[in-house]
Amino acid sequence: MNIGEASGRSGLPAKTIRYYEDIGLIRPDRGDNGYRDYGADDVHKLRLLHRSRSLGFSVDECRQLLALYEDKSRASADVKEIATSKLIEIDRKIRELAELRRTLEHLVHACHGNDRPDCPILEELSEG
Amino acid sequence: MNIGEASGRSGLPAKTIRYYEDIGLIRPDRGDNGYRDYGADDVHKLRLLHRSRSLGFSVDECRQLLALYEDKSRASADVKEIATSKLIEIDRKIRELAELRRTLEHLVHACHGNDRPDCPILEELSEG
DNA sequence: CTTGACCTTCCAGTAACAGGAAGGTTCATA
DNA sequence: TATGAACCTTCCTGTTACTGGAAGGTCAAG
Repeated sequence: MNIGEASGRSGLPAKTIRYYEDIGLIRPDRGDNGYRDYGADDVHKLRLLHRSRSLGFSVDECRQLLALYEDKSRASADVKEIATSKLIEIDRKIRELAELRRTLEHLVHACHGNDRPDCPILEELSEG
Repeated sequence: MNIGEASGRSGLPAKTIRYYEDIGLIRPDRGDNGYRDYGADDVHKLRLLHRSRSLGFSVDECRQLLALYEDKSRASADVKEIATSKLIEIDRKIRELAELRRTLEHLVHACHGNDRPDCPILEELSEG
């Protein structure tokens, strides 16, 4: 498929997809006309990139995640180590998002429009 | 407190804190010596920034989150609207992280070192 | 055979920092 | 009191991860 369709399926702008190729994250085939040609597997990688980038992983971390996905043999110890550290970081992010959610929910529901300085969420934030 | 302590308490590098001041996210006092002087409230804002940035929110989105935190009156409809849309996005991020986690866990545990092409996670990824 | 929607490369600009120089401040210690 | 380490300041440049736009080739439809 062409880059436009790969873009539509992965959610990434075509510009970004070309950039990811520039920095060596993906290597699509080329047709006789010079057009990039993406397969289903490429789209999966692009989706993984899209998702993990939007969740606060750096491009370099995404490169590691991609390596995990690509490494069919998953045997070496360092691969496992990377995966494990990523799992820990994901768990941390989930916890932080949950906390952020709780904070925001308080801001919306618990303090409904009045100015009382004893608003529970503000006190909670003041502890940290 | 000085920027060094604010950095230590918030987790943000001093460089980044100064940058956030440049773009108008925080406005610390200044001492007679010209040093920035941060209060407890500033540290809370910095922490909010640190956290939400690392979770994939843009600086502009962080500015909105900060506005929610700063708006003591939380009365206007648009403030509620912003908060609600942020809540939805947070929920989406949590779901995506959970899915990423599941994927990674499969890669680590379910496909332990062999090359069989029927690895469950690869098939799962191929559906999308 | 042209028009519009694709695609290509290349170059410049932006966002969100990070590094480092050059210099002022503070504080413990000799 | 001085000297050195560890702070702080501004300013300027560099990096990362894109984003926009120009100039031009390709393709499918009318």
